[in-house]
Amino acid sequence: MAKRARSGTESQPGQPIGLRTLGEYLNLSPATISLVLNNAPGVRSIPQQTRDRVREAAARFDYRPSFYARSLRKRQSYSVGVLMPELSDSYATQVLSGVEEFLLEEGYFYLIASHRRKPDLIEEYSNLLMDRSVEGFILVDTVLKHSMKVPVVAVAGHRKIEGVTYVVLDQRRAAELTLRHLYQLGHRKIAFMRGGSHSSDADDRWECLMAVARELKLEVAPKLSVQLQLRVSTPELGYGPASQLLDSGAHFTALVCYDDLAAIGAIRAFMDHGLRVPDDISVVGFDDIQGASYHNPSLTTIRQPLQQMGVVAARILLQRIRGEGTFSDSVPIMPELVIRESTCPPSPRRVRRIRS
Amino acid sequence: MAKRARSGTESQPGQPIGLRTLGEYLNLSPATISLVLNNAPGVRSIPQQTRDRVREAAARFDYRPSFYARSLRKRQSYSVGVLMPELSDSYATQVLSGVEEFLLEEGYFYLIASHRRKPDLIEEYSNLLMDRSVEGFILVDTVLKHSMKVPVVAVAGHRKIEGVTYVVLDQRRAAELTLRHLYQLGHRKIAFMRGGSHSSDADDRWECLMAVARELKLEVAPKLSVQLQLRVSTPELGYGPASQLLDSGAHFTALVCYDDLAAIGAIRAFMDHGLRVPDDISVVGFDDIQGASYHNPSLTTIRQPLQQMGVVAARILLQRIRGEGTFSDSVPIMPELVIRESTCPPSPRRVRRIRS
DNA sequence: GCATATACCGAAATGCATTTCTTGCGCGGC
DNA sequence: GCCGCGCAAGAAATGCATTTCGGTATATGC
Repeated sequence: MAKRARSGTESQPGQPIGLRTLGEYLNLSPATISLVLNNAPGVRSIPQQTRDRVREAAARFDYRPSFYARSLRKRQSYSVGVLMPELSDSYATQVLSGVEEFLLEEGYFYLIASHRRKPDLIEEYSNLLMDRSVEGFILVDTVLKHSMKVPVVAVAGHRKIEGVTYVVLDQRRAAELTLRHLYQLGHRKIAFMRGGSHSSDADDRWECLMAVARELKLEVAPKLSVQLQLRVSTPELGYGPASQLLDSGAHFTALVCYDDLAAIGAIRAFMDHGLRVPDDISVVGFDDIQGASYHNPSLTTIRQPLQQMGVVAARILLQRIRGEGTFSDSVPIMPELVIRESTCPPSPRRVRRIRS
Repeated sequence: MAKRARSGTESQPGQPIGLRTLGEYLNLSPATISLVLNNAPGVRSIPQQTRDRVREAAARFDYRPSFYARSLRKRQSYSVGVLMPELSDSYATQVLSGVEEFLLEEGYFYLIASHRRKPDLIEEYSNLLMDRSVEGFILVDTVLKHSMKVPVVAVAGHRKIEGVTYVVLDQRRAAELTLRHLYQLGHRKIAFMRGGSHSSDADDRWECLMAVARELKLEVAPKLSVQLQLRVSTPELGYGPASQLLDSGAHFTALVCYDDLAAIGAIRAFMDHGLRVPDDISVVGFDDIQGASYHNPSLTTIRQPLQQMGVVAARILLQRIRGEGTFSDSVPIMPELVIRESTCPPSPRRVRRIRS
């Protein structure tokens, strides 16, 4: 014998309804309703009929708990902070895309702040986000200076900071894939484009490259290595350094770039100088960003499973937030060589003689 | 004669301090402190010396108000929601980059949800965001089905929904720039790639293009127009449709693409079919996304000032949230033609004869 | 029939900052 | 010497959900 709703008391589309109001309507206390709706342990003592009544009313009035009241009480915000260099950075957004995928499924949201690689902004934004009670941080290509009070998972970067879990690509393997590929094609004079010091993977990647080069007995002339300077996330990054390489007059048949963006810029520079890629110079990128496969020539590159890395980072962060599993300070990711159009064997007819 | 802090009571790095604790230390009530720290109107009656004392203590103990307690009380979240198709979408992230720039300056954060163009996800996420008390929404290339209880500003899209302010590109002008450019180069057989129905600018842009084509007396053969089908944000978008155009056997010397992504895909398709761009077919894109200028060939395209549009959208949203100014339902933005390498005059020697 | 158990639900504390309404005190005015 | 005004700051209500600790009936046991 279900009671009918008092006519006129129907769901008011105007104001959102609170637990108290709902309680008055149901002749129950807010406590009981909260218990039922959250399926809290204490709910066992509440008869099924009451539970149904509560749930039915909640649905009918479209009751939605105040997020802030709940967060205040439970000291949980169901939010994490994301620190990244730039939103228009293809690498970062692909990682972020994985992060989002996992987070939303778990009922979490994220707050992004992009710091354009300025250390003071990193500091400021991380404080701002802490103020908003984020439960953890995801760092994408972002260098932190000190540890945080909440769990942190970093994608890219290896500077060890206490309490940070790093999702890191096996740079050693990446270096092998890169150089062996070029070596097998026959390249012996290889130029390098090293990442800027503000980029968190730069040093590590460079050292691995050099180590593998030594093993392969590849000589790396100082003139054949340039470092990225710009702090932008556009191909312009690689244009200048590539031109510089050309201007130096040094001879080389292949270029290993810090990332795909730089590779695209470098290719443009070579073309502007009347050289063809890969016929005159082979170019290898890094990351396999969207667009790498549609570039002309399409990029031979070292693929990082970016989206997957984002998912992994988010998963680990939530585990740490929930205190599940054991802390590990690094999670390895395997790179993959993707061979496309920007590399080929060095063409003998174009080999410029070098003095010596 | 400032009192020294009781030694030992120094800023405890452990727990965040609350207004009450601070009050006990200062021998003042939380109320007074709140007044001072917020520079509330009632603060006039508090002597300068007390104010200084309060501020000094707040700084020393690194007092940070609980965001949730504050939001709960003030019914403000200083957050807005952003609905976009995909994080890896270059168009959307560039707009977003402008949105962020403005929002962060104003002390606002944003919560992103990407819906991959699925209407039910748009619905779900907008509810989730409302639950988190966002004070408004920014829509990027997102079609809303009904009006919201909070201010909404949309970038791209013209379906009129009550209460939504649209930041819209002047599509008519864009169409003129596109077609006049091709017309002046000498193109008369022009193919079109129309946007998918899920894309919010698609219809409007198409109609403007058709209107201008009529004025220029350009014949648009049905065989020369294809529609994008995929719901992805990669160049693959344009690859299939471009191939289809080629397979139809119809003759054309230029292609107008829905956007740069599709243009890049189309160029790849043409190249795979042994055609050269622009020598055999000129291609015009739309948006001028990052990467358009570094593509090979670089893209002739209609530039939308994406970042700027993001800034404008955010500014208007905050104005509306604050109740400043008057509501206007649309804000016009002017497009610009950027001529690069993907267009040139049709080459006579490659004109294929058509039957009839 | 009395006592203990059980089922059901409520009161109240809690989290923390904001804001209005008072209150206490001192001083100047008449 | 009494009244009133202004200054300084506190008390308390508010926003809303969560959660512990009990309390009131009804039911069961002996």
